Amino acid sequence: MSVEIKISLNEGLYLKDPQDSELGRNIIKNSIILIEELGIESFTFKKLSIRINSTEASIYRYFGNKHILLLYLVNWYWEWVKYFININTMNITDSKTKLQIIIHSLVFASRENPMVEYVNESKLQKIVISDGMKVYHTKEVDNDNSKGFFRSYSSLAFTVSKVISEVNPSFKYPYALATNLFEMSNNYIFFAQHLPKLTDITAKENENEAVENMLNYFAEKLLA
Amino acid sequence: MSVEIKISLNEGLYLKDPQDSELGRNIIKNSIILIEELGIESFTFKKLSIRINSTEASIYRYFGNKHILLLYLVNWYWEWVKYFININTMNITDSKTKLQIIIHSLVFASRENPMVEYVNESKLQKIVISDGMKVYHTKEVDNDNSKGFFRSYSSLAFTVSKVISEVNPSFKYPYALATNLFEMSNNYIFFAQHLPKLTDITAKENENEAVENMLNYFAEKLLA
DNA sequence: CTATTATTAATAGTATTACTATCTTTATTA
DNA sequence: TAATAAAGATAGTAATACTATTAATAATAG
Repeated sequence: MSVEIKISLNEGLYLKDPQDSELGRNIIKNSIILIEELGIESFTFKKLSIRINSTEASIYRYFGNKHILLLYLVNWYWEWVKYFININTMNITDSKTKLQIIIHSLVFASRENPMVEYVNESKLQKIVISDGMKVYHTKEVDNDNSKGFFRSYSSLAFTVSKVISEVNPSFKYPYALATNLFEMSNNYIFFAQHLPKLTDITAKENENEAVENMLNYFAEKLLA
Repeated sequence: MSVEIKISLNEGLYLKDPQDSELGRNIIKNSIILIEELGIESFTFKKLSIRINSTEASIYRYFGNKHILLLYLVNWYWEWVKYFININTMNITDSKTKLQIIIHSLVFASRENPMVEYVNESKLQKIVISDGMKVYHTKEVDNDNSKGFFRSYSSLAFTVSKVISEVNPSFKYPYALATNLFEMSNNYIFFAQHLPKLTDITAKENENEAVENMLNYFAEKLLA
């Protein structure tokens, strides 16, 4: 017996739904492993096809190119974060506590129970941290946006902005704070590991916990 | 009569100093124009060589690859921002005012007097906004960092963190706030233009001014 | 004011990437 | 059992990211 969970993503993100076939799920599973390993720049459909004993042509039947595949994975990630934020804040009434849970979920997204067996959420989080912002920092951003390719992200921003406004209704930039929490969370996990001079996080502490503390400190001051 | 200003950048960023020759300055000038136009992904040395009536091989004598060239330009940008922050804050004693000038300089970097004729600072800022973070979001980040390729950025972060600590000595994360101001400044200029749903900036206002106001609002609350 | 040296241009070549096309085999379902 | 859809096998192309070599030109040193 297995619990089937299907994440619903914008249909423009694939040519053929990868969740519906063995090959499709294999593409998702192994693209996450390979992109995490090589980085998006060195990742190719050719390399992936060799890894899964398939062919480039077969992968192209699911995703038009690797940029779309990355968009697919990034959207998956934010859907998954949203899902966990929802169930974790469901029975919470205090807005401040809600925001703390949100921050915790952002930082420790990868530690929660895995949802589907073919997605390694820990590696997926690493991809989003390293390559996530590349999906919108392109010349096609307006076109991609018009197709709704950033909807998972902005829908989460909407949810979080509501909580922020609950904590402090007079705070002027609830959206910007929401998205900045997302960006900071990813950025400072990365900085703590690779460019510690850009943070105030000392090597001793657990990095993710340190980032969580920092985000709470920022949020508290901003919404005081 | 011309005032010669030479920006000094990490020597690992080029094979031959482009500031020292006509061809080198032409490479800088036109790479800025082309990268701004095409985005770093579609930019190639081939296209640049055609634009400047030279050859790929000649460009490769200055820069080992386009990633290094981008690093060179990004470092140039931060050196330039630092220079303006320095002269603008030179005679200011009040730390709060200093921070406001820093924020203004970050947002309006491109509007100040151009420093060297072959660098279009306005286009350079657009490149940094769109592609700047790609220089460190790579698998080679640790290696590049060990060579000092992010020194201009982190040295500016150091300067700004000092001012932040002057404003409020008990603020726990002066470095993180400094770098976050840099990132936010670039991010929200970009978001305001392309993904306005992720900000609270309305279409009516001047985008950069709106971003400046937002950064001041954040800084003030955080350092109160 | 030549001779030497450094710089740039011209040309060619290679492995890899990012696809597209076609055809055969295998699995599914009607 | 026939029809159809999915996947595999194979081939091919234009562009990219280089490296190498040789020729032309400019700078400079003796």
